[in-house]
Amino acid sequence: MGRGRREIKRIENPSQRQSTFYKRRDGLFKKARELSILCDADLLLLLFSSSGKLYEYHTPSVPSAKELIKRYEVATQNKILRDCCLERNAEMEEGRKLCDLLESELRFMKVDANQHYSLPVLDILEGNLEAAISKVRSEKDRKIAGEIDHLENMVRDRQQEGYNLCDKVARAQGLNDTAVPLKQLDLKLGFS
Amino acid sequence: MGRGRREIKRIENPSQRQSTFYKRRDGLFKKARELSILCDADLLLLLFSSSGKLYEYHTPSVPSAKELIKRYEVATQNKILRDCCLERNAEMEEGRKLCDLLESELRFMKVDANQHYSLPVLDILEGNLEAAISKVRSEKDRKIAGEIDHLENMVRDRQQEGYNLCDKVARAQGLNDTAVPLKQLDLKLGFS
DNA sequence: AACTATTTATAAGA
DNA sequence: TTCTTATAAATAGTT
Repeated sequence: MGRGRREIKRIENPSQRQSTFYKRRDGLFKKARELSILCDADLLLLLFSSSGKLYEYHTPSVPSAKELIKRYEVATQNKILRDCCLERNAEMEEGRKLCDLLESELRFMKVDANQHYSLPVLDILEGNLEAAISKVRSEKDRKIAGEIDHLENMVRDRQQEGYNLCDKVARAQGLNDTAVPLKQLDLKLGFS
Repeated sequence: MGRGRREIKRIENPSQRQSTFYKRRDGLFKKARELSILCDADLLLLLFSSSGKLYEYHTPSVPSAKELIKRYEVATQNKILRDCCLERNAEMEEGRKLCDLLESELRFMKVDANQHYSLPVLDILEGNLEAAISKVRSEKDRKIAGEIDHLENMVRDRQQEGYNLCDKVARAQGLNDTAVPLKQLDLKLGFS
């Protein structure tokens, strides 16, 4: 370098440090530019002075520093993005798997008019649906029996209140075997 | 520089370009390091060779290039990382919605023993399952009618072959209203 | 910012 | 590659 070698350690004198910063910054940018031209390389140089001011250089052959940062992310196997998005990828993969599972289950539970099923598949479908419907019906029975029980207890416990629920109970008992819609039943029973 | 000044333009000879690349890359990194130490500056240097290989240098005072890219983004309002995360968020949101949709559809198609359904929900379930099962049954009927038709045609067309399919047809026709499993029917009809 | 004594970088050759 | 070395370039200290 100049008159006497300077040791490579922080320059404590601020004005001297500032002066050196400008000179070496210009030198570095020049070297960067020469390297990129001579060797057909792309580069990005981000430089923050000790006061936090940003100086940047990127090869003119790429439109912006942004492009180079993206290339950097690709080259490093998305290390930067991975930190931020790896969890999300895992989540998404899990979500996708769940979706596939649900879709295939669903495909067996209902008949899509656009799809053509073979007889064995239709047979399986029918069996699944029958099993499901019998489950639904037994659950309904269980629920209604529970409601009746509850109402009967209320009747016994609150007879002194002069509040007679027998009429409602009778109606509810009847409904299990009739065609009265369940939504109406629910309203009559006073449950939601 | 060396023996005679080199013009700053792309070096066409590949091995010479490669050699110059290494030398100047090392020089640039050295200068970068010296500047950062002497002037207490932080810097990031991303260098892509013409073959696409990445070389990077960042000041050891910051833990990673990521930090410097973030500082760059703050300084320039250039939200590269955010954009990418946002895209992924949107993708995920869409996936989640699809999942929810499928899940709710499925919830209405089958009864999960662990879940407790209210009576109106059970009623809707029952209705959906009944609709599905009647679709499956009509599709089965249509399929079987088609198979019978096909077999009858075969009988007419191939009577001269001495190959009588009447027995099979008769059996198939009977099966639609009996309890014979469809898988067995399929085997008898010779279709898969 | 300009100068210049020196050190450093490096092109070409081995 | 790596080393050598002649020479160009960078730059520290100074003005």
